[in-house]
Amino acid sequence: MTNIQQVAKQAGVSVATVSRVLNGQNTVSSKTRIKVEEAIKNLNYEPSMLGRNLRNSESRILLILIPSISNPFYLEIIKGIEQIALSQNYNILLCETDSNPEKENIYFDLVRKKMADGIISMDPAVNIETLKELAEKYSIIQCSEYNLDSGIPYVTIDNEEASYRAVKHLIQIGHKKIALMNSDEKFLYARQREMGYQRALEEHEIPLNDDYIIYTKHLGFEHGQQAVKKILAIQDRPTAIFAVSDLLAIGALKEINASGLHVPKDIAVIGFDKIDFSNMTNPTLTTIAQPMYKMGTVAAEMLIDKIRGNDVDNVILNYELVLREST
Amino acid sequence: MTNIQQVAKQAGVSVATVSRVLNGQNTVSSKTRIKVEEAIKNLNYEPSMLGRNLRNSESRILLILIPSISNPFYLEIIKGIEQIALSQNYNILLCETDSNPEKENIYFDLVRKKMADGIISMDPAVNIETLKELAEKYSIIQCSEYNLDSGIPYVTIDNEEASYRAVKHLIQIGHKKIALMNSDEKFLYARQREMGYQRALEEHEIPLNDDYIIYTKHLGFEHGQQAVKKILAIQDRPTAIFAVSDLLAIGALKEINASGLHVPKDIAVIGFDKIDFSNMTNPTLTTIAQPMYKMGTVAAEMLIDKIRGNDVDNVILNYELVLREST
DNA sequence: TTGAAAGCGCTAACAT
DNA sequence: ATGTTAGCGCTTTCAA
Repeated sequence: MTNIQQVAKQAGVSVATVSRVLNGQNTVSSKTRIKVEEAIKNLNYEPSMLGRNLRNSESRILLILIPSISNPFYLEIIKGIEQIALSQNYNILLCETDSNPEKENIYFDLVRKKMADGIISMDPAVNIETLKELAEKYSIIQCSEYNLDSGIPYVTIDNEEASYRAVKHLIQIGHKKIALMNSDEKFLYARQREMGYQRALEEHEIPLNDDYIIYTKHLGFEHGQQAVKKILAIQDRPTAIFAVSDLLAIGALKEINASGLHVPKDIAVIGFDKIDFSNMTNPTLTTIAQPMYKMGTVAAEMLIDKIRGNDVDNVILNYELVLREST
Repeated sequence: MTNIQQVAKQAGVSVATVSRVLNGQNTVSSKTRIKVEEAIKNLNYEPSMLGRNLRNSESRILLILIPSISNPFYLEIIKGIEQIALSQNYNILLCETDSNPEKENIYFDLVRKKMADGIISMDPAVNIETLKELAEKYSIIQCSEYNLDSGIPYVTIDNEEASYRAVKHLIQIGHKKIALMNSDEKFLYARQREMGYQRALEEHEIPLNDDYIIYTKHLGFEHGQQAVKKILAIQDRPTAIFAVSDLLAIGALKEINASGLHVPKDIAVIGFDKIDFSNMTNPTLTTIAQPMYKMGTVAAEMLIDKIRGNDVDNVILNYELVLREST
C-alpha cells in the first residue's frame, strides 16, 4: 500500500503539500499541484480513511437503527437517508435491532467507540433512557417514532391527524362499524393513531366499541392475519377495518379473502404507510401515504447538522390519503 | 473524550498494560488487571476504534453490494451475512448500486481507501472487469450471481438444475404450453435458468416455442405485470408460466387476476426465490426456495476467511421446490 | 507557497 | 509481568 510519504517523495515535495492537494486547498501553486497529481497517478495512490479519520477524529459513518429490515416502510426512508449521506461523504451502517435491547446496545457501542458519528433511531421500542443518556454526548435524531420529553430532535408526521383522516374517509363512504387494528399501546404512534380514530368516531357520534379495537404485538403480515380472525369472529361484525400499518392490512386482506368474504363489498380495509406492496395486492390497498423518502432526507440533514455542532428543530411532515380499491 | 493515556495514568500503569487488559491478554497479573478495570470504569473509558483500526490497518467493515434494496431476496441473505459478521466483530455497510457503474465505483473506492476490508458482491450487473482487478488486491466474494472465469470465489445454487426442477413440476401436473418469464440474457443466472427450462422441455419432447420466452429488464413487480400482458396476448396462450423471480411472478399473478383469468385453473404460475411475500399473495405462490440465509452466512464466512489470508473454495448450496396454491 | 514536526489513539516489538 | 517507544497515515500549526 502506498502512502502519503511515498507520494511526497516521488513528487519531491513534503507530505503537507500532498495533503493540501488531496484536500483541494488553494494555497498550492499549480506547478506543484501538477507534480503531486502525477505522482498520485503513477503510484496508484489512494488516501487511507483510517489515517484521515483518526486525525480528524471522525468516522464519517451514520448509524441507522431500525426494528426490522423486513418492513418496507423503513427501506424507503433509508433511501432518503442514503441520498443525503452520500452527497455529504457519509456512509450508513444499517442496524436491525429486532427491538432487542441487547442488540441495540451493541450498536450503541459503535458510537461510543467512535465507529459512528451519529445515530438516526427509528425503533419505537428503543430504550429511551439509554438513548437520552447517549444524546448528551453524541448526535442523535429520532425518525418517525419519537419522544416528546426526551429533548432528542425528531422528524415525523402528525399521526393523530392522519389517523383521523383515514377513519373519517371510512365514515364518509358510509361505514359506522369500524374496527381499529392497532399495534402496542406502549408506542407513542399507536396511542396517537388511536386518538385520531376516537376523535373521528366521536365527531360523527358513533359510539366507541372496545371490541372493535385489536392490538398486535408486531407489525408483520402474519399478525394482520391473526388479528383479522378475531375481528371476523365478532358477533356484530365490523364493515370496515383501519390498520395502522400496511403490512397488517395486507395480512388482513389475505385472510378476509381466504374466509370467503369480499373486500371492499363485505369489509373495507385501509392501511397506513403506502409501502410498495400496498399496490401489488388484490384488491389494491387504500392507505395513508407517509412521505418516507422525504423523512429520510430530512433526518439525515438534521443529523449531519447536529454532528457539525448546530442546533436543529423538530420537523412535522405532511401525509396524504391515497384512495384505491380496498375501500 | 478520555483516552488510553488517561486510563493508564489513573491506574498507575503504562498504556501497554491497559492495551493488554483491553485485548484480554493473559500476561497481566490479576491485581493490575483489576486496577485497570476500575480506572476504565471510573473514567467511563471506551476504546476508540479509530486508533485501533489505524494501528491494525483494518476497518472491520464489510461491504455488501446489492442491485436493489427493494428486492426481499437480498434481505434474507443480508441477515445471514450480518449474523456471521457481528459474531466476528465486523460491521456491514449495505450498498445499493442500482446496477449503476458510477454508484458502484463510489463503493469500490471505500475498499481502496481502506474504509472496508472486503466486498460481498451480489449485483449481477457488476462490472466484472473492475471487480477482477479489485480482487487482485482486496478480498472479494460473489454471492448468488458469479463469474466462472474470474477466479473470484462464489457461493450460489445450481440454477440450471433448479430451473429444470421447476419446469418439470409444471410438466408433471399436465402442462405442455409453458412460458418462461426470464430476465436479461446477459446475466449468467438467466442463461442457466433458460437452459434448465429447455432441458426439461426437451426431455419430455415438448417443442420449444420462442414466443413463449419473454425477457424483462429488471426483476420488479411492475416488470412482471408488463411481461405477463405479452404472454396473455399470445394466440396459442400458455397454460403455465415459470418466472425466474418471485417478484416477477407476483406481478404476473396480479395482472392475471385483473384480466379475469384464474390461477391456477386457467394459468399456473411458479416463481423463484421464496421471498416472504410469496406466501402473502392470493393464491400463494409455488416457488423454488433458495437458501438465502445460508447463502449469507457462507458468503460472510468465506469473506472473513479470505481477509485473514486463507484460500477459500466455491460453494454450491441446495434449493427446494415449494408447492403452494398457484400450481 | 512550502516544509518540519507534532499528534490523533492505539498496538506490539523489545527491553527489563 | 510490566514499561518504553516506535509508528500506523494523515492533517494542521507554526515557521520560513
